[in-house]
Amino acid sequence: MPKVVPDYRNQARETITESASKLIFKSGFQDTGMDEIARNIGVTKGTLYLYFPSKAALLAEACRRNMTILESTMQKAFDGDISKGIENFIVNELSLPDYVKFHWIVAMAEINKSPEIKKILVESYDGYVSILTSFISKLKKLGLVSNSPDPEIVAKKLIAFHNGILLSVMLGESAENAISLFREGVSAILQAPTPKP
Amino acid sequence: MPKVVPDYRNQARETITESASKLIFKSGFQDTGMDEIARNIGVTKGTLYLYFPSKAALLAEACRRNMTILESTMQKAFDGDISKGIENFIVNELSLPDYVKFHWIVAMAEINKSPEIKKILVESYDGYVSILTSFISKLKKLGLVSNSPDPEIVAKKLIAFHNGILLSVMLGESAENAISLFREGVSAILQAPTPKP
Amino acid sequence: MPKVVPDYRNQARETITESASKLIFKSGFQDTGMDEIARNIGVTKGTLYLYFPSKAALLAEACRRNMTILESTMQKAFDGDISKGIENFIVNELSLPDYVKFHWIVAMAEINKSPEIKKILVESYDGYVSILTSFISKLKKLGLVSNSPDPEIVAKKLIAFHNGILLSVMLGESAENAISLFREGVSAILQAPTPKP
Amino acid sequence: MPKVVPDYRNQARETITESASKLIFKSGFQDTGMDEIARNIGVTKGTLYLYFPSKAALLAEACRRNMTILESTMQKAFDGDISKGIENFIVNELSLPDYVKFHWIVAMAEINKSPEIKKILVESYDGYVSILTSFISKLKKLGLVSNSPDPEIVAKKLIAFHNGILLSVMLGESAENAISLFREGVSAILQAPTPKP
DNA sequence: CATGAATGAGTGTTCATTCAT
DNA sequence: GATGAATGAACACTCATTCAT
Repeated sequence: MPKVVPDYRNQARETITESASKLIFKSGFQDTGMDEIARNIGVTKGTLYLYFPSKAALLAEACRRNMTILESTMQKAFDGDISKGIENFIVNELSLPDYVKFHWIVAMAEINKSPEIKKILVESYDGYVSILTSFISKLKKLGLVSNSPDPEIVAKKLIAFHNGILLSVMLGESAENAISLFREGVSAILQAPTPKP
Repeated sequence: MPKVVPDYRNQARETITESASKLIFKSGFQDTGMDEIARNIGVTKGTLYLYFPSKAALLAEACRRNMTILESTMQKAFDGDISKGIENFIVNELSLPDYVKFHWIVAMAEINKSPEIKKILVESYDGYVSILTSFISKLKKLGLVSNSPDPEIVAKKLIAFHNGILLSVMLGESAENAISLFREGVSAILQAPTPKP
Repeated sequence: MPKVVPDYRNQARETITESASKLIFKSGFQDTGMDEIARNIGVTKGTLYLYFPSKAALLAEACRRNMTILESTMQKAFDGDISKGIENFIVNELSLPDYVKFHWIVAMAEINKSPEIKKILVESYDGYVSILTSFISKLKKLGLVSNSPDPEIVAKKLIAFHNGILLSVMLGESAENAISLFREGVSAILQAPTPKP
Repeated sequence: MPKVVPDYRNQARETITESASKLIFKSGFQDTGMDEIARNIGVTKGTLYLYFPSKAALLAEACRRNMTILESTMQKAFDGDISKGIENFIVNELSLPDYVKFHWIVAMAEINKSPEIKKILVESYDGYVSILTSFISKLKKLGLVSNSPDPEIVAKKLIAFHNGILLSVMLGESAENAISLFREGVSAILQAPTPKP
């Protein structure tokens, strides 16, 4: 890694963030030491402070990074065969390593500790809602969804259901069960007749 | 706090557990010090060790306590007007203090670190599934549910959906929105036609 | 134990001291808790403070007690067959439980911490020297000792040798080896011709 | 303390070990805090953990260090005028600082609590026996020792006697007395006629 | 830019001692 | 006289952060 490369700093930040991501979402934020993050990429603790002002800032960055990755995973799943998009998404997701597929829950545990983390999570949630909303709209145009009045509401239901299924997996539900529960639930939510308020 | 009360020890344990619950939910398990838990109820750190052998044991107890509260909230909701049971449940739940209703999300973050916590959470999950399963069976007999083959599967879907909605609330969704999303989602899941595998 | 007995306090002190002795010389002073000493005789910690002002005072008393016992053991050994007195002593001693035969070493480790303990140990040493000196004098009159000029000097040599042998046992020397080494050494010391200064 | 010295770490370890030795001898192992050891050399507690993984490891190192010093004192004494070797040894030894010459008595008090300490002490004892045994063999060839059958047995007697004399010094015997007792005792042990079993 | 020695505030836990009952 | 709940100062050990080199 030649040190004269113009965006050397950015590359270094990226290397560090990736190391932090992996370790944090494997062992939790508190149980991941700066030492460990540094050793993992062959530098020393002090170096991290050349690129991040504090551990909290590094967590925030790692969090952002993971949310972005997840968002693009979502985008990709929905770019393919539209009628299979949602199912593809969870199937792919469940095959990811634990530290990726559950990072979200790990991050939630930090939500009350730092307004910055809260902001990142809330923004990510809004991002997912938005991506999914436009996907639902497409489905609706194709007649694959009941004439529910508001795609955003459907999107929020699906996201909630998805997150709940992930929790069930953490609590011991098998991947097959989870996928089958998810498929049926999604179908029920999408096909439900317009509710009468 | 009169020391001659016969079950003084139990009351003391309860006081400590409640204090721990509140603080742990607010700041997370690792960031809540024994000092803080003690000071919060006007005793010193050493006193806590008269009632709990370790911080981990105290966490476990707090966890169990909150799970029990949630379980009895569930039971109560289902004992009333059967057609309103599920909705009642979330309405009641959302009115519980944050540190009760969200505590278990915080606990989830510890699930990989402590087998005892994992056991408590898994058992609680199984307990919820079982309570809800028998409730669904009743609904089915009353014809309030589609002829879905397996009440347990319906129960698991509902629990996942419910948990996901709670996460949404943590992420900023308002209680009204949450209740309305929940009502519609539950109805969709209950009324869904038998899936064809 | 009727509490009106006039020297109830003395009996209680004795009971406590004995409990402390056993535990202290089994596990060491620091590793024996007041709780343990109390529980061992079926009372609670607070009770000990009715009879001793501090743990240090209790240690001192226990120390004194043990020294006295050892002194009388010595006296007894030397009251019997005079020509076998010294060997009898170590044979008997080595058959005692570790916590009795090594209590001396345990106490030595505390010698720098408390002037009171130092005083007790020094006085005990002087006591042993004195007992042994008069025993040597008797042996001398019987012609069983070389005409060494000073029984006290012989006594001090024997005590040093004896203590050293005990240390060897702690370091792994077997009891048989120890006894045989002791017997030969004692004989050498007793029979040595008067040294020429 | 220049930090660029090549074996800075070794020097630092040595500094710490010496500080620990002094304090442990003075106050005992349990009563010497890491804080105290650190403050004594002008660093903070945390620093000690850069060089030793635990207090027990530091004790072990201090123990080893002192044993080595004693061993080399012994070697040196025996390399000089052979007929004066043993006496030289105790004279030299008694001039060492208290925390070196008595340290191992303090260590004995830990012998039942730590297998590592026990190993160090036993190995040191065996080392002393071995050094002294070969010295006795030399003396024997020179005719300076009675024809006692086994130099190792003589060595063990001498070591026991020596250790006992050290204890006497701890109990208040003056250095002169100790040296004179030791000289006479050694002479008696070396010159003793072969015992008849 | 990178190091790694050093820090210092923090952690959970223990335990001799006190005192209201 | 005896209890046992409570204390508080101590402990070994950790770790994010700093800074001279």
